Order: sequence, then C-alpha cells, then structure tokens
Amino acid sequence: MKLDDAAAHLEALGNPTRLKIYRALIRAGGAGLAVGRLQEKLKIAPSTLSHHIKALVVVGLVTQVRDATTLICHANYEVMRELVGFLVAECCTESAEPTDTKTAA
Amino acid sequence: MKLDDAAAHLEALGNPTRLKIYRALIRAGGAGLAVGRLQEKLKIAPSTLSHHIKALVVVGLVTQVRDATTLICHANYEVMRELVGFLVAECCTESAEPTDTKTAA
DNA sequence: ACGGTATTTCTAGAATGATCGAAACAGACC
DNA sequence: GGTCTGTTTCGATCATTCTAGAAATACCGT
Repeated sequence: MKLDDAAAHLEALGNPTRLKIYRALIRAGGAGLAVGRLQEKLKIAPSTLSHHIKALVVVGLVTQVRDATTLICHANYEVMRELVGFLVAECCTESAEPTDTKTAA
Repeated sequence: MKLDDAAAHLEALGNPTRLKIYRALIRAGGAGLAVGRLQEKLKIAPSTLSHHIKALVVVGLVTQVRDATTLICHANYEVMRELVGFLVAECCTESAEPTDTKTAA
C-alpha cells in the first residue's frame, strides 16, 4: 500500500461518524448491514449517512450489495488489514528505512 | 481508547503531508528529527510544517523536546500502538460486539 | 402502471482545513 | 545588547468537508 492510499483510508476513518459506521459494519459481521439499519442505529440524516458511506466505499473500506430495494453494506476486512499492515510496517517500527530512492518526499 | 479519540488520531494521520511527517519521525528512530530537518526532507513551507506538526502533537502522536534553538520531534510509539490496538480490536474482528449499553450511537 | 419503501443526488450554508508569506518569538553566541 | 538560526504565530486566501432538507431515482409488490 502506498502512502497516499494509506492517508486516504485513514482520512476516511478519521471522522467519528464514519468510524461508527465502519465499526457497526464490522460488528454486523459477514451478514452486513442495510443502509436503513445503519440509519436507525446511528440516528443521522439519510443524506448525511449516504454521503459518509460513499466516502468509505470510494476508498474500498466498505462494499455494497443490492438486495432488492435495500443496499447491504459490508466492511472490507482485507482493505483494513492492508491499512493496519501499512501502519505496523511503516509507522511502528524504527527500522523502517527502506530503499530510500524517493520515499522521503 | 475511545472511538472519538481514535477518530482524532486517524484524522491526524489521514493527510499525506502529516503521514509523511510521522513516517519520517518513525524512521528517524529514537533520536528524533528536528523541525528544520523535516522541513528540508519534505520541502514544505515552515509555517505549513509547523501547522501540521502541531496537529500531530495535539493528538499525542508526536512529542517535542527542545535542544537549544532546535525542536526535536519524536514519534510517540505508544499512542500509535494504542491506535492500532483499537483498530484491530474494534475494527478487524467480527466478534467485537461488546457491552452494548450505549455503543451504537 | 401505481404506490410504497429504500437510498441517492442536488443544493446550499456554515465550518474547518491547507497553504504560504511576513512578522514575531526563542534561544545561543559574540 | 545585537545578531543569527530555528520555529511559531498571524493574516489571508482558496478549497474542502459536514450537515441536512427536498427532490429524484431504484426496485419491489400488486
């Protein structure tokens, strides 16, 4: 994962509302959670919720599957794992000075 | 770590410039890195850099120690570990439905 | 096709953030 | 005290984000 991608993911999660959305989806497990259920749970305006979900979908942290009229949202574990992997590899270990060809800037 | 704190930390890291700053500090290891060195490395205006460093300091991801006229910045590993811990515990495991007294909202 | 539920898009306003130059401040050194 | 280097604050500008109401769209059941 590249730094800019990681930053984009972190930014997506760096909003309390979106982090709550994401956490709710994680807790929902493999079954996922419909947008409407999220709306009930989190008590935010549908348009606001849609806006935030979109932000999560764009960066790949959340995926959606249509089930009739309802849209089921799923947390994408793989992307989160990549993100955590990036943090651990590049931001938790002192010896993280890699091939410094053009990494600094 | 509470959700709002985690979101604040994620937001602080969710900016390419700040993530670069943080990563540079990690790579600098225990010795840390002076603001001026960061400025040379990242090639951004001093005022902008100061602005971003402050954001990282406020949430505790970075600490500063004065060495004469230069300010040495250090990455705070402990805070990062807590953040990663939060992500892994609350956002990576399906069975993360805790005492749901007032967690949803 | 109509009606109903689910969700998004549009639009807009307030708030916040990023950026940077100029000026101010902090501390060391002569 | 003056001066030099290092860093922050101030002030301004431009862009983005958050929020949500209203309208539009999507899809199902009849």
